[in-house]
Amino acid sequence: MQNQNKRKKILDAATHVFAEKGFHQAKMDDIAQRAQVAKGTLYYNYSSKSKLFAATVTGGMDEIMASISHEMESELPFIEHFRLLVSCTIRLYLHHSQVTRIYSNELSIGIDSETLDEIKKARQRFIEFISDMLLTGQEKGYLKPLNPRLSALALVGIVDSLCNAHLNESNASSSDEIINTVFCILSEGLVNHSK
Amino acid sequence: MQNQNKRKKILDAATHVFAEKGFHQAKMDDIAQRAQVAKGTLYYNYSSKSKLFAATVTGGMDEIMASISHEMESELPFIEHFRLLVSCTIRLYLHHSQVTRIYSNELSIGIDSETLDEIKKARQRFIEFISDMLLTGQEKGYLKPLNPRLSALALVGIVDSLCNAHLNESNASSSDEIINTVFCILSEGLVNHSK
Amino acid sequence: MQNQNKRKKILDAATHVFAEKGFHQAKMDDIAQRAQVAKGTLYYNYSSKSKLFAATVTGGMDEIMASISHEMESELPFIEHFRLLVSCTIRLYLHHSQVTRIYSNELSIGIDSETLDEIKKARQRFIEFISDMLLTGQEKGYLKPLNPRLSALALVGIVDSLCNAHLNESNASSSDEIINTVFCILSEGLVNHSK
Amino acid sequence: MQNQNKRKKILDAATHVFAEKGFHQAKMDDIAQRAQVAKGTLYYNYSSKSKLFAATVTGGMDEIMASISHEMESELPFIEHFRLLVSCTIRLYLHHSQVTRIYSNELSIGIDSETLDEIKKARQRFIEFISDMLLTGQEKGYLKPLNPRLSALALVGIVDSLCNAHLNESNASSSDEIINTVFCILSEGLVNHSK
DNA sequence: CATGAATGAGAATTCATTCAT
DNA sequence: TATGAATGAATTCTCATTCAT
Repeated sequence: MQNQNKRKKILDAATHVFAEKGFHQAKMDDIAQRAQVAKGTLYYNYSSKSKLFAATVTGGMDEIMASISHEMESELPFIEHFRLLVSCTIRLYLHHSQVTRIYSNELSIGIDSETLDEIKKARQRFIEFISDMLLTGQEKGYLKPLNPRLSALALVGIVDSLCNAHLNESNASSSDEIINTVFCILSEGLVNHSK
Repeated sequence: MQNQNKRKKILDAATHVFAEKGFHQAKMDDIAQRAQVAKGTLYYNYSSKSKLFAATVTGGMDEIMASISHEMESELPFIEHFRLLVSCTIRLYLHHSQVTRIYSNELSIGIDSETLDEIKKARQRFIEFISDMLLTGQEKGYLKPLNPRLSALALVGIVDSLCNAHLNESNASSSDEIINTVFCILSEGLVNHSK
Repeated sequence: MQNQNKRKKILDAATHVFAEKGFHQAKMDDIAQRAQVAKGTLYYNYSSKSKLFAATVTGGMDEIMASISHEMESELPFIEHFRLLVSCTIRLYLHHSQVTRIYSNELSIGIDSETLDEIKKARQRFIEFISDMLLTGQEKGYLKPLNPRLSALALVGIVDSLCNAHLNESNASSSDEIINTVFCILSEGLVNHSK
Repeated sequence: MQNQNKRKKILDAATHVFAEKGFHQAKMDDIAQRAQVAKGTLYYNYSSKSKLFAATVTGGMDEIMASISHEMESELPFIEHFRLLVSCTIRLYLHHSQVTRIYSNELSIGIDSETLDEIKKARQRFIEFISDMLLTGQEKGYLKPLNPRLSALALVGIVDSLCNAHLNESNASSSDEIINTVFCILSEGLVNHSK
């Protein structure tokens, strides 16, 4: 319990520092200091920097998926349900920006391949999670029968791109405008068919 | 002349190494060796690793934009023109994967802010470049009047996400399937309105 | 305790190497080797080469001043007291030649200004220390009422010049001859007033 | 002639840069730029950085000695003559501070021994030059029969110490006060014999 | 005579990791 | 379990010197 408490403190500190500085700029010293433990304690709990990083990403993505699942439990007409998927993905993306910033920016090599795989798997799980939701929509006939994995990648790619811009730039659009735009594009596309 | 030749050799080597390893893992030694020049020559031509990196990204993005512009010169019905935009963006993204891999993965901190700005500006130029094309389509009534910058970010985000998956993963979809899916989503959305 | 011991070992090694080679020629590798610690340990204890240098100079000057103070505690007729000041300054200058060689030769630029200030302050403290002694002599009427700071600078300048010559050159005068000459000049001047 | 002109330009630039930055911080690039010649030209005229440095110091000291000789040619009562020696040494020290700053601060090792010898010889020539003047005064009975070389070192040490303080510090004494103090100390000493 | 692009040996500094306590 | 002093391999950057033109 005391044990778990300490691991939690370390993980929180690591999440913060990795998000703020990126993997290579984050120093184990920074993390130890922020977690208020000695540097040795980091290694007592996680065998290396890479492993700690992987734990950060994996844990964070799991939390996000759990939150989305929770929010999506409500019964709604499909189109509202779909809008909810878009809106809560975006909200959680922004809310967990510390994790998603890691998720989207740190694919680079420089981590041992075993650990890199772990991170890639966390990403894939997220894509599959979205993909499953889209597949359900397709099976019920609400969505076009496009490749669901590519569709999920598209959804995540749009969300990622707009959220990153929102987080990085000062002349940012509001999160509501982002939600509306993403929903509009994903549901009806860019082309004006009335013409 | 000899001079420009050597700068080109360095830039090519740098592009390759940065794309393969990412900024922090790329070593100046590697780049020098690949360019077949002495390490000092790197510094004689580019004042720091960051500056060399920025030159790599900026130059690469410029090339991509020039290629897209060139391909888009043809006269076509709008919808074909739009499909062409999608298709050539994806093709160039994949073809210049060395540059785009840098583009999408290396926003992280760890570069002096002046140089980071240079890189961000190159990205913004690319977004504006796409944004301008979409705006033209809107003005002619072919595209819905959505925020053009967000639309451009969406287009780039989708392309980025699918191309990265294509490049990183073994069970990849073909590039044609990617082009079709992206075009389909962007033009008509995911929702099946016939239902 | 073990800690202080190691810092002492480093400081001793640094003093020796800086004195022998000067700041710019002294290599952190040399100092580490001489102190029998790893190079990282140097940086674990002193944040930079400059800081280590400053610690060397400051510590050395403090030791010298403490020794002079100690030797000057005895009660003597003024002129003997003054001769003692000259003689022990010179003896300590020669004995701590490792430090004083640094003191006199390394004002040059190439150290961050904060650290340079630290060193300059150590020098000023030494000048003030001598200056205070001269002032006391003036107040008691034993010394002429010349600007005490300039007088102290003169004393240190003479000692520095003669000791450096003594240390650098082979055809050196004995230290006793140096003490006599300095005392003679400082007490009565060069001019033969009997003529 | 054109030739000599260029060597002069290089020497002037080198003097300035060495004085401002010290030997190790002065870069051949800086000197070349200041002299408005290519770096290769430096090496065409002086075989190495050390040699250029030595030429700078040697030339500068020669100029100073020539100036002092020139000023000392006048016929005056001895004591006035001696005061003139002090005053013109100090004035030239301050005026050629670019050279004297080098003279006094750059004994450190890090120059090949052959060139270091050249510099030491220039310093010795200056000491001998002063020493000869003092010896003449002794022979005529105007000065006490102290070791003339040590006396010269004392004179130069005092001048050096006070001039350096004057040049480095803001709360500086005026050059007149320096001249008076040095003359007073050297002619009559610090001790108040009336007591 | 003059140039300046190219070189590469050399140095300071960083930081993940270890291990004695 | 927890600590933090110690490590040393690894990396960026500097700059005197060379030499083809």
